[in-house]
Formats: sequence, C-alpha cells, structure tokens
Amino acid sequence: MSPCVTCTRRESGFCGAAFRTAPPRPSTNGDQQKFAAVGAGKQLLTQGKSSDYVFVLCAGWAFRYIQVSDGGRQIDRFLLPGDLFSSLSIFEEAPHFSAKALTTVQICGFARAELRERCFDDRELQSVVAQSCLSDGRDAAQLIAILGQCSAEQRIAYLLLHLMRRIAASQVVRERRYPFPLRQQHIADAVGLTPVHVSRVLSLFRERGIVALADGVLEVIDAPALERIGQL
Amino acid sequence: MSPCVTCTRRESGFCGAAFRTAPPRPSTNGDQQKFAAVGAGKQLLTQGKSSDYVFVLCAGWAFRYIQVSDGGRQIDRFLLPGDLFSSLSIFEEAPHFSAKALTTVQICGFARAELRERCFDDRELQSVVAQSCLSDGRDAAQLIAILGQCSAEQRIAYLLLHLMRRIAASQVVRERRYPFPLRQQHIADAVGLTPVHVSRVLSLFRERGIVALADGVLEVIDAPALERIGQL
DNA sequence: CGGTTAATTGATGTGGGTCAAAAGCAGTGG
DNA sequence: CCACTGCTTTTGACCCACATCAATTAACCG
Repeated sequence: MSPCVTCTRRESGFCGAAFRTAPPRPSTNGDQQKFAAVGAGKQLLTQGKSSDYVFVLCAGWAFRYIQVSDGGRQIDRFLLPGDLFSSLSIFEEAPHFSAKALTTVQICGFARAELRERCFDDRELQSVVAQSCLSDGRDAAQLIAILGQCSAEQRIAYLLLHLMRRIAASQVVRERRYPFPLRQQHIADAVGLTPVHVSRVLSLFRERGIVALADGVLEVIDAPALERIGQL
Repeated sequence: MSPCVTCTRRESGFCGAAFRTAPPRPSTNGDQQKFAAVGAGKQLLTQGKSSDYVFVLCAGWAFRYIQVSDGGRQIDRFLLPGDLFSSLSIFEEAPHFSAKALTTVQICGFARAELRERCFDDRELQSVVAQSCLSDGRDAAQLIAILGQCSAEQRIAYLLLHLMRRIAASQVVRERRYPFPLRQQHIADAVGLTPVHVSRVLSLFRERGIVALADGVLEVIDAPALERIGQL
C-alpha cells in the first residue's frame, strides 16, 4: 500500500480520507511507513527532537504547542483527521513545536527522505504540499492578528468559528452540533487567556444564546452573532 | 539578466545579495521582471488584491501587516533587504497581508507563473523556497507564542532581539549599534501594545541600561540582560 | 515663525489575571 | 451502594498590567 499523496478531498487535507478508513497497525511497514494508535493525552512529538518521519493524523484530535520558559504553553494549531502535523515538517528534521493527543488517535508516519525525493519529481505532490503550507501560513497569520489585536470574546469566538469550519469541512454536522473534545484549558492555551476567564466568556455566550459548549459537543445557536464577534 | 535564484548567502534570503547591488529600474523588463523604487510610507501590497508577480525587497525596510475590522493593524513581519515579501506568495495570487515601505525601498517582482514553472524542475530553487517557508513558519510560530503568553517587556525584548539578529546576519554591525527605522507605533503594532506603553517600557530599558533606542539607531548596551528577558 | 508628527509623562480606568472556595461528575474500590 | 479521589467548571473577591485620555516637550520643516 502506498501513501495516497494525490488525495485533495479536504481543503488542507493531505491523505486523510484514505487513512481515516485504513486499518491502523501498531508497527512499522518496511522503512516507508509507520502506523500507531495512541491514547488521549499522550505526547506525540517533542519540540527540537528530530525524527526521520513526517506524521499525519489519521483519526482523532491532537494539538501542536510551543513550550515557553515560564511553564506556559501556546497551542498554535489543533489537528483534525487528515491533517499533516506540519506541512513544514517535510523540510525540517526537528519540529519547532510539540504535539499531544487530545483524544485517542491514530497516526501514520512517512519516511521523510523518500517523501522529499518524490516531491522533486511529482508535481501533484508538490501542489498538495504547497496548498498545505498555504493554509497553514494563512491560519498562522490570522492567529497572530487575533492574539495581537483582539479582546477575549473575539479570540474565543474566532477559535470556535475556525474549528467549526474545519469540522464541517471534514464531516457531516447535524443540528449545528459539532464534536468538540477540547477542555477549557485548551481553549485558554490557544487564545492566550486563563481557563477561568474562558469559563466566564463561555457562560456569557451561553446566556446570550450564542453557543452552548458542554460534554464534548459545541452547539451553535446563533451563528451570525458568533461571526459578528469573531471575524477579523 | 536573470533572477539569482540560487543565492543562499543569507539564511532566509532569496536573492538579496544580487538585488541589493543591482541598479533599480523604474519599469518592467519584458514580462519576467519588474523593478521599482518607492518612497517611505507608501503602500506596496494590499491584502486580497491579486497580482501576477512575486516581490522581493532589494533595498530599504518594509513591513507586512494584517488589517483588522476595528481599525487596528497587526504587523506580522518586518522585511529586510533580500527578503521575499512572503515565501507563500509563490503559491497564491492574492496575499493575505498588506505591505508598506518603512524607508525608501527598492523592490523587484518576478512573474509568478514563470517562477512556479521553474520550481517544478529546479531542485536548487525548490530548496531555496522551502528554506524560506521554513524560516517564515518558525518566526510566525514564535510570534504566536510571544503574543499569547508573554508580558509587554518580554514582547518588546523579543522583537528587538529578533531584529538585531536579522540585521546582524545581513550586515556588519559596529559597536552594537543597529540601524533601526521603526517608530514606536510600529513596535506597538507588531507586539500588540499601545505606543504609549511601548514608550514606557523603552524608557525603563534605557534607565536600566539595557538598550537605548533613538534617532533610528538601536544601541544594545546589555545584550545578555535583553536575552534574559526576551527569550521564549 | 506656526504647523505637524513623535515621544514622554501623569492621572485614571478597566479587562483580564490571581486566589480561593465550592460544586458537579466520573472513576475506583471497599 | 456509598465514600473517596481527582479533574473540570463555575463563581466571587480582589489586584495589576496595560489602555485611555490628556497635556507637555522636542524635533523637524516649509
């Protein structure tokens, strides 16, 4: 079985569709590919620790973060099924971020050297990688703008909208209820606030009838209102 | 004259060395390249406005920013001689940012279609582009962490260090005095603070004997102290 | 010389942090 | 079945880093 490098079903997807349905195996498959299933909360990748593989999240949720010296961490991206851990990881050995599983996940690793080699010749693959870099870059720039310029309400609304769209792009959503495995602590680490303030803002959103977030599902009651708050 | 796509003298440089010394011309040169000199403060690029060219800053300073709806702007990168406006601009027609000249600048534009075509075959060029994407991506991730997790002093110290290193990489620095054309307003827009608070923090750094910033030059008196404050 | 733009400084306000307690809610094990 | 533990969320009281508003000074320039 070879990596499905031409799959472009999801906007920023890499080979998600194939791997979401592929049976995960706990071990390596030659030198080309590795599969693994990992429990919720486990460390997947560590900042600066080099690896010869490029990883794709096949199932479950995960997140990338940067550790800061005072003990805090900044989550800079949530990973959904089909996502490359980082599009740039194809070009660098040691990631500039760490990653943790949010739920139980299945991941797949490709030998970087081989992938890179193919990148030189395969235009299709080049284009997929370029698209992935693009969407990564745009998301990063938006997050920078949000963190630098926006209030707590705007930050949280932005995050919810951003995730809603990504979830909706990859699966059918019924009755505006989105699967949402983040704890408030994760939201806090992603938007640069404290968990207690996140709780306050979410309560506020709830009593204003905008969104209700509980038990791992995000229910969007007044999407236009959320967009009014959370757009750049 | 063809673009010097193989020049890798500066870490994140594109073809800076050649263009810094090349005589700028005010008009196009066939369909492949365009040169222009632009005055300080002028708009160079506008968010969402598509163009068929990929731009490189040949001389002077500029900055990229994202406009937010409430009137503020977030500067997400300062551009030094030799920098691509954005490494991702090779792959997208309309930039997700705007750009302005900080000083008088000289810029050079390459036809995107042609550059992209060459990218498919030319491994050297691919590698240069990949390196540029990498350093862009790492810088963005660091800025996200700084904005989300750090205090005003840390943010400003980080920005100063980051720029110091980039300046030092591209030119000789005498007596720890760095050319520094930013106004306090630019610093404020880059680190998500108000200009008056930037002024206060800089005064503090000055009276503590860490840095002195005046008249377009940044004098670093106690570099270790600055690093202690501004590292991630 | 007045007019403009940048930097500084002071007084006061506030969004969000910190600290702490309580409440809800899985597990877990007797 | 209930007590115990640990984790998450909520709520309240208080605090502080930074914003806001406003006045002053300095530099530059036609």
